[in-house]
Amino acid sequence: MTEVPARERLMDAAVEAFAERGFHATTTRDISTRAGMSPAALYVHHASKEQLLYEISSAGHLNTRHMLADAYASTADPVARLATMQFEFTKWHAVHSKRARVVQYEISALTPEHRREVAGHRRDIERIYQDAIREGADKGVFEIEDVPGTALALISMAIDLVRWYQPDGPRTPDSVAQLYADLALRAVGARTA
Amino acid sequence: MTEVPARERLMDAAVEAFAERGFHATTTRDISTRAGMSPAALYVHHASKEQLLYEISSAGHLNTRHMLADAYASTADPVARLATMQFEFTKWHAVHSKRARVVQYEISALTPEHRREVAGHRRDIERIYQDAIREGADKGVFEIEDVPGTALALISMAIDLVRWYQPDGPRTPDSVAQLYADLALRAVGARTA
DNA sequence: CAGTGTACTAAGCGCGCGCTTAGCGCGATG
DNA sequence: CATCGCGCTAAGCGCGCGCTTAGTACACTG
Repeated sequence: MTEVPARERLMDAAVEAFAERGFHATTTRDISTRAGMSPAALYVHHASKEQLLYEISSAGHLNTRHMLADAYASTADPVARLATMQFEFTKWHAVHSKRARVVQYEISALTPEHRREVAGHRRDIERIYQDAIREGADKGVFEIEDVPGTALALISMAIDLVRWYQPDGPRTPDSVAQLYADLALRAVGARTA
Repeated sequence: MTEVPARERLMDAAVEAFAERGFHATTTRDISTRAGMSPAALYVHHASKEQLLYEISSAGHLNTRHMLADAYASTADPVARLATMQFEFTKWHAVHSKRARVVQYEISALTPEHRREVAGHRRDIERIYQDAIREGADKGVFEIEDVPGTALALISMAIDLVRWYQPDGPRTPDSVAQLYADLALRAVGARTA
């Protein structure tokens, strides 16, 4: 029986609430009640409601960026590399669909400074996709006309999943991830081995 | 010099405000000020802030559903049909990117009844995509394993565009629409003529 | 068993929200 | 030129928000 610290219980409650109602429609009373505490408890552990969002958003962006960098570095084969990237990126959004909903859709609720920081992580993520696609094209393994545009389309598929994905629905994270990895390879015109 | 009715000026102002800040972060004072009126004027022409959102959302859903039905009916050739659908659907989201942002991302702010109605339109849209893909697969023109999953992926590409699309950026609605139509045909494994 | 630090709560402040009410200005009508 | 009604506004109500302050319960220490 491990005790979950109050600070984390509040973060988990905030993820749930932000994902269900959105940041602006969520009250600090809702978050603290979900965590089984009084309204004032939130301010013992976190500076503000926005700070709570920032912590969730920042951790999520660092997490996915790291994951993609690892997937990129895992092999030099463009086909396996892009497939792994799209598989992992999609799977993360399915497994952590609530967290991902907050990470992807509540950026505009951050303060300008926090928003700028997060925008940097997002550019990094785009660049990793672009590099993976461009390298495949340069090696003649992919057929691509618009590298940044194609990168955006692949990222969009995975991100938009959090708008409709239901954890208790028929699709498992692995099955969507496999489908989207296959679609990504088709979209880049990958030569089938 | 045509006079724009106050009712529509308020709707246009609401689209701008909802798209920039989101429904819950937008105040009725903000909307009426943008329309050049006093706060009370909003309630002369609209029953509530939610009703304003519903009108925007409903019109947008009917609009896109109709557009897709037309594109579906325009030809019996699966390849041309799906290309037209994805082109038009993508182009609409680029041309009306602010309106589309509200239509796609503020559904949870609707009343349960309005949300249910809009959900029906969304199911219709999914079904049109599924029909177009299934028919291509049945005729042996497409290679598809998961029809509903592939439909969701194509829809996601177009919808998620409103998260990043900038009207004054380098990409024109037609250029993104063309790219996404091509990617859609690749994703369904369309035989090139 | 008094003293102390930690983790939390009870109570509530001030603000800005969605929305209402009462009434005004003014062109159209007789 | 009195009357009416339409389109709009000035003023403000009551509520629930984010957040603060002052204090309490209690495990731990000597």
